Amino acid sequence: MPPIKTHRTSTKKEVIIGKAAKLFTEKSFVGTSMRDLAEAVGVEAASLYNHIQSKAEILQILCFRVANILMDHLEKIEVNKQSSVEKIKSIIRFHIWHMINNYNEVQVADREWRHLSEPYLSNYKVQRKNYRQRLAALIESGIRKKEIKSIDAPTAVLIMLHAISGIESWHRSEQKISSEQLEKNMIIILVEGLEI
Amino acid sequence: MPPIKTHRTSTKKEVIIGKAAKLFTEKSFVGTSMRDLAEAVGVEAASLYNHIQSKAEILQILCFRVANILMDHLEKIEVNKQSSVEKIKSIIRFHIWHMINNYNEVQVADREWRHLSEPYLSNYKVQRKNYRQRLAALIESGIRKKEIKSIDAPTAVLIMLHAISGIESWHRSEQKISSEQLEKNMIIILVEGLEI
DNA sequence: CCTACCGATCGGTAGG
DNA sequence: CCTACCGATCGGTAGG
Repeated sequence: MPPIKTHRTSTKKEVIIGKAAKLFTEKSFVGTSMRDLAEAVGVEAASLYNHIQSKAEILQILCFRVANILMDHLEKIEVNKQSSVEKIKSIIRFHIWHMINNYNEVQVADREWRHLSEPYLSNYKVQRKNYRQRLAALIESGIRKKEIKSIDAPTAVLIMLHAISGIESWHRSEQKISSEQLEKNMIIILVEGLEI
Repeated sequence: MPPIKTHRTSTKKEVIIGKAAKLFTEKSFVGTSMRDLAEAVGVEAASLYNHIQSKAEILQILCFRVANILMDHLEKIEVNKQSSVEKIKSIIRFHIWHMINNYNEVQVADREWRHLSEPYLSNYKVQRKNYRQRLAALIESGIRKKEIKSIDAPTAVLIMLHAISGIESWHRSEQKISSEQLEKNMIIILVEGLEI
């Protein structure tokens, strides 16, 4: 009896994408060959093409998967009845949580998106910009409501997002604090210092 | 009369390194070919090798140049008679200033160092770790002296350094604030929120 | 600084 | 899923 497929997407395709995320993180997108990937998966390079269309397709899947998850969460938070500060904290917490649990995928989306080919590259840039602007709008709303110090919102967004992507350093360090402690400290530094 | 050399290092070599920094930032180290670089410089690929030994050497020069400049500044600040908070602010200001004025070089050192070959890779990792530990020690000193909130110092370092490297987003954005405003806002968010 | 060229490796395809 | 193979491009060298 063949294994039962529990996902709409082929399991083998997901294995390939997962291994690719790891290799792209370690050796970069351009620095990883399809032979490297095939070896990690345990097949010959030519066999990969029964599951994926091209190397470029793998990058597209990884980048847009991450972008969509973060955007979905942002949209849910925006319509909540919470203070601006609570919304911002929730978004940062989700970002950190998602980063820790999908480390390789998020790293690829953060660092390798420049290698997307058109029209995906332009599309990705638009989504990225949109996300940042909406997060900045949340901060500006907090400033207007006197919940947050008067700072430049785009700069605050820049700091928050890059601080989170910097968790890769934490991920690799030997003397890790727990992910709960990390999250708590990041919220203190990134948000509570801004509260009035 | 030939042009007078004002630097110990050949001017042409510096041109090559400068163009390489730009290309490595745009297309990544592995994604930039020696033919791309030659075209940017205005010579044939083979001619580059009269000035540099290898592609790897260019990356080594870029990474260690940035690392040494930052380390030199840190060492000067450490022996100053200033409060811990003042020292940390000074280091962040220098980092931001250096990032803005040497954008491509710092980007390459930040993002492409993984492609260094041994023994340079190990050496670079040690320097990087050393720098972070000494910056963390400064923060811990500030905590002990009750100048700074009780937070996890390595997490604060992680946030600060990655926030600064995130200036690349600012660098590319259309609606830039001035570099002075950026610096001021980053200090407010990264340091003043931590002060007691 | 150039022309000419090297072996190695790249992403990907044909055909079974 | 494999073997066999494609044209293109890679970093780098020889020789002038």
